[in-house]
This record gives sequence, C-alpha cells and structure tokens, in this order.
Amino acid sequence: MRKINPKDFKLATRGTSRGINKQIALTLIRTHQPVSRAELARLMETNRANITFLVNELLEEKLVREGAQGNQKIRGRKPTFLYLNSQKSIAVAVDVRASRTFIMITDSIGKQIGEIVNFPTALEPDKFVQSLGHEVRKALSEVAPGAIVDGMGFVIPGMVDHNSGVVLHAPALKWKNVNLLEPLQQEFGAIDIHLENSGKACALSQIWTTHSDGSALNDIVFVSVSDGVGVGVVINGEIMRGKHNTAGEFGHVPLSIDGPPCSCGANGCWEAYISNPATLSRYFGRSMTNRQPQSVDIADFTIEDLIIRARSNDSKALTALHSTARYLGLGLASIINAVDPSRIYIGGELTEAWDIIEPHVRDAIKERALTGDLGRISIGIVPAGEYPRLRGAAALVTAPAFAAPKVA
Amino acid sequence: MRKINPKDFKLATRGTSRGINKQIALTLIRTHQPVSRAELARLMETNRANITFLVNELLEEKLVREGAQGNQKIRGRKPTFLYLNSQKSIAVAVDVRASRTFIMITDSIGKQIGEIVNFPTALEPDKFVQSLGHEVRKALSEVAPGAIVDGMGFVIPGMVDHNSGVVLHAPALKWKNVNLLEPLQQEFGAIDIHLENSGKACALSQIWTTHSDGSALNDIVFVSVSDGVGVGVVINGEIMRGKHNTAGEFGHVPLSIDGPPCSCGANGCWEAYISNPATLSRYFGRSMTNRQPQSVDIADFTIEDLIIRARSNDSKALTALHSTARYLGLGLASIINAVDPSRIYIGGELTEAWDIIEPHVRDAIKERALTGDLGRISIGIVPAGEYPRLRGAAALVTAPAFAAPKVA
DNA sequence: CGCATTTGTTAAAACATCTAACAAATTAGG
DNA sequence: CCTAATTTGTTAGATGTTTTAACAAATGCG
Repeated sequence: MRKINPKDFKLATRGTSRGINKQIALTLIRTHQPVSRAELARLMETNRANITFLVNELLEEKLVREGAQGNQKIRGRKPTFLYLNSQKSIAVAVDVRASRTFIMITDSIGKQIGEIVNFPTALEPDKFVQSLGHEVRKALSEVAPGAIVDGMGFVIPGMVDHNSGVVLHAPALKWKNVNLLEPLQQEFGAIDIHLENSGKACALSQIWTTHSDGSALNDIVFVSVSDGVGVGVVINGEIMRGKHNTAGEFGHVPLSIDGPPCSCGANGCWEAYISNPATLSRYFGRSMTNRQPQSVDIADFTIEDLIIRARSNDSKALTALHSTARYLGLGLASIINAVDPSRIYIGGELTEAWDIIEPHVRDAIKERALTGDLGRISIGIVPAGEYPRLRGAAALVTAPAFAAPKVA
Repeated sequence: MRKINPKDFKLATRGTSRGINKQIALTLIRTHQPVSRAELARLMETNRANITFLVNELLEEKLVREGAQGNQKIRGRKPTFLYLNSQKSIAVAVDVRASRTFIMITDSIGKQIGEIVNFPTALEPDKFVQSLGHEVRKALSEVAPGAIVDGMGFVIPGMVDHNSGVVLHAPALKWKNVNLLEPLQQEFGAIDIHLENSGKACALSQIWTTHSDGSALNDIVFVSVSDGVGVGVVINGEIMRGKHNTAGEFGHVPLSIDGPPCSCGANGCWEAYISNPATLSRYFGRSMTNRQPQSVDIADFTIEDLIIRARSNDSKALTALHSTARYLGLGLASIINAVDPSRIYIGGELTEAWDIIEPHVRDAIKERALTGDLGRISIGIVPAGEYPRLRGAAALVTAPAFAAPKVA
C-alpha cells in the first residue's frame, strides 16, 4: 500500500501501459535469455500478439536482438530466441579509492570488456580528473576503439549528492563539498555521469546481477568492511536514499556510545569496532602490551597479513579476528532488526577469512536478533575478485534502461 | 530507479492507465477538497475531458460526491465542487494495550464518529475477542446504528504477521504466536480485518493525515515512547515491512551492548534507556540511593507524575528526564544516520514534557548526526490527545482506497 | 504426404488518452 | 438590458493501446 505523493506524482499517458510492459518484457528477456516470444507470452501471462508489438519495438531500439532458432524435441515451428543486445554502447566504471583508482570498461549490459586498469589517485580534484581523462581514453582506445560511450559511473568512498554531483564528505580522500561533476563534464563532454556512494553502489551491483540460481531478491543490504564501513540498503528493488542521499550509514550507528573514538568524531560507532584499522589496532594493541618484538613495519601490515597469520595459528591474530567477528555480528543484528532484509551481502578484505569468522558472526547475530527467523538470515559473501564496487559503478549507467518507469 | 521483480511483477492492462489516473485524481480531491473539475485538470496538468471521465467513474463508485457551486469573483461559469464521499461506510479502529483496549468508530475517510470508548483488556485471546465483540456492537449501535462496517483495524503492541493475522510476540500482552484473525472473523463475520504493529500504524496515521499546512511528506519515521519503544518507518510513501514484517525495530538497536538489560533479553537496547519504566527506575534508583522517604507507592507512580514533579522543581525528576532526553536523542541520531527521513514524529507520554527535554534531545542528535543537515532534522510532536494509534488503526481500513495501484 | 502442434503475425474489436470544438453559465461593461 | 469575454464542463472524433480471434509459417510424427 503506497501513498501517492500529491506534490510529485506522474500521470499515466497513452504510452504508459506500453512503457510498463516493455520494461517487464525487457526484464524477463534479461533474466531468462535465451527466450522466445511465445515463452515470453507465457511468462507474462499475456497473448503472443502483444509480445510481437513489444518485441518489435525493443528490436527497433536495439535493446534486444534475435538469435539462432531454438531446437525443441517436439512438433511445431521452432522458436526464434531473443537476447539482450550488448553491442549498442559502452559504459565506463570508475572506483575511486584512497590510494589507487580503478577503471573497468563494460558493454551496455554491464559485462566486463578487457582488463581492469588502475592508477594512483591524485587527491587534488583537478589533477585527479586530468589523470583520469588520460587513463580512460587510453583504456578505451585499447579495449573498444571507436565505441560510443553511453555513460560513466563513479563510486566514491563517502557521502555523495547523487543529483548535483557534489562529494559532500569523503574522509579517505580528504574531499569535502567538492563538485566533481562539473570538471568531469568538461573533461569528457556531454555523456551521462553518475556519482554514488560505494556502499549504495555495491548494493546496486547485487540487485542487478542475474544469479545463476535465478534468485531475485529485491530487499537486501550490502555491508562493505574496509578502511571504513559502507552500507547500502535496497528496499523493494530501490536504493534507500533518504532526504539528503545519506541514508544507510549504519557504520556510524553505535555499539557503545562510550566506545572507542571513530573517524566521524563520535564514539563507539560500529565502524570503530570492525573496520580494518580497528582490527589491526586491536591486534597490535594486544601484541604491544605483551611487549613482543614486531617483525614487520606496522604501517605496511595489512588485514590480509593478519588473516595469513591467523591461519598459521597466531593466536593473537585469531583473537583479534574473532573479536571483529563478534562485533560484526552484533552490528548486523541491528541492521536485521531495523530493516529485516531477505539477505545480507558482506564485502571487503575480511571476507577472505569468512570460514574463520562465520561461526562467531552467527553467534553474535543470534544473541541480539529479535526472533529466531531473523537470526537465521541468509548471508552472502562477495569476494574482492568480483569487484562489487566497479560492477556497482557500471550498474549506475547500465541499469536505468531496465528499471521500472516511474508511475503514479 | 526501481528494479522490476522478475518473479512478482504486474502487467499493465487496458485498465491500468485509468486506474492510475483515477487514484491520482482521488488523492488530489482528498488533499485539495473542495475542488472543481477544472481545477483538478490544472493540478494534474491534463485536459478537462479526461477529468470528466475519471470523475464520473468516481461518482458512480460513490467515492466522491458533488457539492455546492463555488463562488469565484471572476467571470465565467461557476464550478461545481467535488468532495470525498464519507457517507459510504464505517471503519472500526481498535487499539489493544496492556491494561485497556480502546475503540474508535470512523467514517470511510477516517474521521472520528462519536466518543472513544475503552474497556479492560482480557489477556486470554478468547475472552478478549468475546468482550471486544460486545463493546464494538454496543458502540456501533449507539454511534452509527445500521451502518455498513467496511472493515476493522487492530493495533497491537508487538510483532504481527500482517498477512496471516498472527500475533508473533507481544510481551505486554503475554501473547506469542496467537492467531487473532480467526476468532475475530468468527466473531465479526465476513468483514476486512487488518492487524498491525503499533509503531507501523502510528507512522501510517501521520502519512495519511492531511495536514493543514499542506505538507505531504512521504519519508518519515514515527517513534512511540511508552512501556516499550515502537518505531514505524515510511519510505517513499510505503511502510517498511521487511521479509518477516518485523522491520523498524530500532527500539532494540543498542546504545551500548553492555548497557542495562532489556525486556527482549539483550543488553543496552535503546528501549532499555528511554522507555517509561527505564526513566522511572532511573528516578527511583537515584532517589533510593539517597535514602529519601517515598511519599507515594512506586507501583502507581507514572511518567506523568514524574513530569509533574519535574515541573515543580524536583531536581531529581528533572535529572531523570534530562538523561532520558539525551538517550532519546542519541538513539534518534542512529535512525537519522540510517534512514535520513524528512521528518521524525515522536509520540508517547514523554511528549508532554517536550518543552523540558527538547534542547537535550537536539544536543544529543547533533552530537552523533553525521552532517549538519541531518542534525537539523524536523521533529514533530504527536500528543496522546491526537490518538495516533487509533488513527493508524483506522488508516489500515480507510487508506487502501487511496493507495497507488501496484504496477510493473 | 497429411495432420497435429507450436510459433509468430495480422485484422479487427474494445477501450484508453487527447485534441478540438461546443454548450452552459456567469461577469464586466457599455 | 444586451453583448462580449471568460470559465466550466461535455461531447465527438483522432490516435494509440491491449485483447481477441483468426491465420500463416514451420516442424515432427505416423
């Protein structure tokens, strides 16, 4: 039951019904391809005539293409299969991180083309845009020379005003109220440019991925644990944006208001317990109180190193991971109680130790989840190798073509 | 950008466009009444011809009625005003609370008819339904004899499965997995019966209230502070339900995981800091350590009594309220960071002391809100005299007629 | 080969929005 | 009082949908 907003509604016009049905057909072609017109008619519970019209239009718009004829072992005319048409144009996905920036080129349906490239992130916005322009053009000329770029998606580790293209606050990059959209438009000309917070983009990447098991969840949360904690919430197939596009900041919901100081200025945020720096400082803090000699430079010691040590039976490393696991679970319980999603995805370097930490995470969730059902929530692990941020950035460009039209 | 769910979509049929536009027209009549067809056409940015057809259909369905002719001081034919037709049928709103149950009768657009009645709540479900049947029939015969009852809305202080009508867990009533829908249907026959959690219902009541200032917010949170803490979240005009209809339980998000024990079994939940019992025990705890004689029976001492004492310069009462105010604000900051709503509504007995506690609440919010904008959030106080729970219960019955049709 | 069966298209019916014209009702102003 | 101007609300027809029904095309089976 959704209330119509009397100050922002959208009237149905002659073309609205067709628009809706075309998007449904496109969605089903995307999730069921290869698929024939007749099969589509059965899936949509409508007549084949209607499908003919809809598909003809999708063919004209080059969103869909006809492929080989199917070969079913029954009588009757063979079906002509329909596929998404990926050759139309190209999307550029950019993942801006504190140390390096990553670029991925995809086709118009988000499939990776060529290799992912990366280069050092210049922290001055102007320099960053300049070097980015160089790298993007180089990548495009190597991977897809002469292709039409449909749009670019940027993922930023911080708060972003999705509409104005202003980076409100990205502590890792030391950017505050930086208008990135303007210099980017100057550099790349008149192509669509989308900016989004990394947690939200990761959530998008999961929603728009067609899973092999055909699962299609429209209520999920993505938690990305890294230098900070990014969270993206999807409700009813739509990213939860909030009034200022800052919704989803569960990383700064406290575990204990008197806990350790957080980068945001407050105390005891979830992030201050489970971010990679927090886990590392827990490890070294304890080590140092034990006055053990440090064999490596602390500054270069990463969470991956800690996980390796934990696997080789460094009990202190294991303890540090277990603590993080427990705090991770306690915070997840807050999200579960607050949002009650169908599934939670977890990304970040920590996932490489999932086999070690899962039992502790599960125990902590059960400790605070309000009901047994909530405690048994499905958790999906997204390894770094799946590049959720880059795929989310690509989805910013490629997904709108498949989205439901705004109506009522 | 909303993703279409490939396993639960709704095709547009011939009637879909009309259905959408009819609901938009109905919504605008509701928010702008009295309003003429011509004015409606301007509001909807469509032609008058279309409006004629839509309104004729609404008139036939008796959702709308024509009223007196308008009197504008300009040339031209006088407009015939349109109004919502409230005489169609009747809704029964029921607010089930630990000690007493309240009944309100409303017309089909949620306006109160007659007086609100109440009776002691029997904690055995069968006895409860029996006495409820008696009281409802009595109220109906007094207030609206012979009227057709369109439906009944029940508000329960606990978790409810909105679809099956099962009360999953209502600690205050000591109900666990109680199927209320079945005995209610036996008692009242074949009328629509809706059950909902009190926090969600209160949020609904705010969404569907037409405010005098014309404000129409579709992203709000309602926080109800009473024996427990109930929270309802509305995003994009729709209640956030979650997979198990338990979303919104911010009352059990912790302020400190090692804090005071909560009725849910965990420690340090927000509820354990700000519920009325928590505030009272803070007051008496401190009083008792000071070994002051107690002039009243603690068991009968309510939060209202405490507020009266605070107003008469009982410094300990004031301190207890200020502590609660601070914790209230800290928890609100979590909601603000997580949801970023346009407005937060606060209900419950505590609101009677809002002038005392507001500055402390505001300070605490600013302490943990991630941005300045978030710290300046609009807060609305809903006094008990507005009966948000009963109005929410009524909305469960009356609102669906105005909701957007499900599409795509 | 003829028949059954499936796929995909086409023609026409039914039903929307939308444009344009028109009737009805009222005021302004000589 | 009368006419022109103006606004409201309806109607007729144009256009663009979905939907039904019929049909052509393609294929396997006996």
